[in-house]
Amino acid sequence: MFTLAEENYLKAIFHLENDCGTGVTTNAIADKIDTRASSVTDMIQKLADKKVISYQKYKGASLTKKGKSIAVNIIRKHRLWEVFLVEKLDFQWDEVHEIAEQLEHIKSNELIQKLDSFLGHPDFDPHGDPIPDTNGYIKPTEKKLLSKLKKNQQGICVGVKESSAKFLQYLDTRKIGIGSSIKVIDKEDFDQSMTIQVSNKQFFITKQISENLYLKTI
Amino acid sequence: MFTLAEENYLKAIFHLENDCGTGVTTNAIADKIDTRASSVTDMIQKLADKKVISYQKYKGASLTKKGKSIAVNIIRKHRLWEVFLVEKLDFQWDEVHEIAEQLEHIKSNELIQKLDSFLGHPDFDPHGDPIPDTNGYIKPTEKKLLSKLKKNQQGICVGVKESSAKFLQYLDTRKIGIGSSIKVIDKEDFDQSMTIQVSNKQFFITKQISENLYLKTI
DNA sequence: TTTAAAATTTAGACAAGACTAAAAAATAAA
DNA sequence: TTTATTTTTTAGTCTTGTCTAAATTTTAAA
Repeated sequence: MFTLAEENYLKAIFHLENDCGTGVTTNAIADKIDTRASSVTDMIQKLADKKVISYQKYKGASLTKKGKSIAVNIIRKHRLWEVFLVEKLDFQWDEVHEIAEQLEHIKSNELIQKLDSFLGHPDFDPHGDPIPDTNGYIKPTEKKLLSKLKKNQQGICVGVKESSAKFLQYLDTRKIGIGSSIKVIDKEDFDQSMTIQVSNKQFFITKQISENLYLKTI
Repeated sequence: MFTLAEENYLKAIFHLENDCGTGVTTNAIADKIDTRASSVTDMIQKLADKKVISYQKYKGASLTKKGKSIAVNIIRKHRLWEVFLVEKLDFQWDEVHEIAEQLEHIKSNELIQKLDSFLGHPDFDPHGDPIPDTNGYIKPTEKKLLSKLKKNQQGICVGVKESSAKFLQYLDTRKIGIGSSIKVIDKEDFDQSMTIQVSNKQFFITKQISENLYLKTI
């Protein structure tokens, strides 16, 4: 059985490994979970003893099969709870992350299995992130960052990279959500800013926005 | 903000104070939460510093107004989650306690408020225990232990005192649940055992059973 | 390739919450 | 009322997970 702290480290390492490819550095983890590098070193040594990560001094860490399976299960729980909060309890998509951070640590396989049924076996959470299945399988989705699109290309918004409340609220003000159709009207080479069109309205967005929106191109 | 351990102590003290009336002894708490008396002493000193219990050395502890309000709120959360688990996720009434023990510590007032609405503001949990309202008010219910009834008296089962899985499963085998009509057919003075009738079937129960079933008499 | 900077690890400390063993206080028994 | 027993508290230790400060290793720069 893993403690709350251990689970959070595993989750952080999973996300970092997923985003940045290779082995995860001590500092990256420290940054992610807002702690000190020395604390991270302590913990990853413990996790290595428990065989959930492989780790060599000064070389960073990466999840073992076992570690990955634990991390994915936590993520599955997190995302299912987010669906519950939005679909059943009428939370907004920017309000659910913190609560799901707590709920994801509840221990009961039967609970998650029943929650999954109750929700009708959803495939995606409210931010468009895929929900791993019971075996930890995550359906690969072909999605592109809006920032990668060229002028006149378009797509359907299928997810967000950032899911901070502030960013999500920004999207709300612009009426952008999962399912929105977005077209690149103009793109500025100099600073990667864009003019985009969302349901007949055009507006201007910075690179910081376009790098955090995932589209499925059509 | 209170830690998980602190919350569990407050809850334990609340229940003990409720059951046994007056100030709660160190040993009683140790027993309830399965820990050592010395650990309890440490914790109740800390809780006294935080003004959630009043405590004098060697004299036991009792909740302050603030402490009681925290304890009741945890109990409210516990019981609402139990309703959720049984009503929405199809758990049996003997399966929900452990999971609710975890869920009761999730911190979010909005979550509980929304959960309460979602469940239709239930008044009782699956074991017949009243759910405190937002202000911590617990509606007083007139209920009697089955063991207090005399021959030929009858009532409706409104709750259980014990809610261990084993006891609840025993009741299931006898088709006794919340709402069951129970009549005392015969009562043995010697050992307080009874013959009771539940929906046309008669059977024999020991004192241990009758002391853990609450009825509303008619 | 040697030096400077950045990243990582070690050493030592601390808070929370538990424990054991021993001391002190309260209660029950003689 | 004195003695014995039980209850409670204190003192000291341990584990988990964190921290700071210092040492070490790696990487980047000159």
